[in-house]
Amino acid sequence: MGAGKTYGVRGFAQIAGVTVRALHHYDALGLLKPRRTASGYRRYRESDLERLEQIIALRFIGVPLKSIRALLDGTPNELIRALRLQRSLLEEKRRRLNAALAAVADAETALRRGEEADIRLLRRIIEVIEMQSNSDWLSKYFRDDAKTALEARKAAWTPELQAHAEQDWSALFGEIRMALDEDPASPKAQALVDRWNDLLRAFLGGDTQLVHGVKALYADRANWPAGFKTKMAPFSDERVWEFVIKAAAARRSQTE
Amino acid sequence: MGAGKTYGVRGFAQIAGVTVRALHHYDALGLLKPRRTASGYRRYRESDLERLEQIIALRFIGVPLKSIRALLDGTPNELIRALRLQRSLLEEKRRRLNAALAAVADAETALRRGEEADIRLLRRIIEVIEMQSNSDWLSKYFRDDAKTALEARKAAWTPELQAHAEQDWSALFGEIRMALDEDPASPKAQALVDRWNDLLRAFLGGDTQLVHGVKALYADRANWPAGFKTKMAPFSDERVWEFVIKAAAARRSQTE
DNA sequence: GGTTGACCCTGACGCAACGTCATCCCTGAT
DNA sequence: ATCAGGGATGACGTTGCGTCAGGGTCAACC
Repeated sequence: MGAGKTYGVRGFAQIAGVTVRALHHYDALGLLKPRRTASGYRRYRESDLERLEQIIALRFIGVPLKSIRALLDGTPNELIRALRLQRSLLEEKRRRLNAALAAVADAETALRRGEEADIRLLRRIIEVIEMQSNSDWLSKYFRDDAKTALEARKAAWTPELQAHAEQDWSALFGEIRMALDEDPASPKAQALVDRWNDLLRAFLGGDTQLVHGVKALYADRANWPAGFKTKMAPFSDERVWEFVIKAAAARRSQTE
Repeated sequence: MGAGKTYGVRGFAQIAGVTVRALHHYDALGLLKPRRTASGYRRYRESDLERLEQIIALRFIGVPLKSIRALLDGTPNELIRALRLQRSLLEEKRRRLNAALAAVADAETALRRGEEADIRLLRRIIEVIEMQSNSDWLSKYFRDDAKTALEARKAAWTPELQAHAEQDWSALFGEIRMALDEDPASPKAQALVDRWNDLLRAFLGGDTQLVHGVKALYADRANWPAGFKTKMAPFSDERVWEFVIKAAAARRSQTE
């Protein structure tokens, strides 16, 4: 006859990978109400396991329990809308998380280089980062079609990439500073420009509109906000930029 | 005489960019205790602003208010330790967030392709993703030195990159399937192999140890866990793999 | 029948960082 | 004296359970 295994809370919790308390909670919220024995004990069945796994799935992606209830009894369309909503919420969360991570990472390297082991440092860094994400001021250097590209790159920007990029640029800057006396037309100088362009392409994804924007941005460096200037301070050696410009010009005249 | 501006709660909250309630809260927690007028009104001074900004900075990176209190009165060393701790906490958070995002994104594309608009789909996807992050089983295919490289790549792995990579591979797979009748030694086939290798390098960062591991992984495909098989299903067309292998072999014999 | 474990039940408080009232007090202007 | 606009304190709400506390239930063993 219709046997069908049933489980007590403890066993059920174990096979589902949740705590007993969580099951109590879902029961209290009306999310998952098992049958009861005469004496009031909860008895879970296989079908309850299925529902519980769905609950866990939605919880995993951050849907609040209250909404889960509606979703589980709703139509597929509601599910689709919920997924869209969750994705944008998660993306927003990640933006903030990345900003925080970048701040911590920056502060740590700054501390390692021994620039005042103080909280004020952290505060300044966070200023910079918030300013970066409020990068409306940046938009005036980019044309509309380049802005969407810029947004796309910002979205895929992780602290690791950031740190990596900073290291690469920093190293290249150092090498160029060592080579300032070279002839901008020399092979060595040309090799440096090659690396410069490679980095720029890696950074901008080869989008020429973005390249134009960055050039405009650099040209107007006198009017940068203070926080951004601070951030760019390690790369503010004019001689390096001039050297790169001259070397690039030398290349063009050679190729002609 | 020692003037020094002071502010009422409202004004102070405004210039600091927090709510009045938050100031009350910090006061109650003993984090930021302003002076009081005779009648009990709070009066904030410039030095309070400085401290508040430090509080905000630490809160921004996710330090709990209780710990902030200790940090603000502590030594720089404590700050450094706190930063390290925060970073690992944030990284862990981000891992989970990325997993959730990947799940949602996968579910959305699957739904768009109309594969049962059901929550069970989401559950399966999450199974897969959790299995990916529990990727201990993967480690048997990689040597120890490759494992650290693998971890590094996992850390920088965002859902966007994931989605992008999947699209690239998916497109390439499709094209190869169209070209199965070509001669593996033909230029067209060789171009496809080039793209294949490019993607592989972009994916593995050119690490040859990782390449070996992936080869071992593919060779043992019969023993993959179910979840991973599901995930790999779109790329399970044996003919494509064979074609690539033959084309690569053809190249080697040509170059000889 | 009594006892012992092993389970199970229902409250109820706790946590983090405030948001949101509700109630009452101060202060300066009219 | 009155009134508007702040200010202060107290207390409950939020989210997803963890963690007791105080008591039932059940099957087995003596």
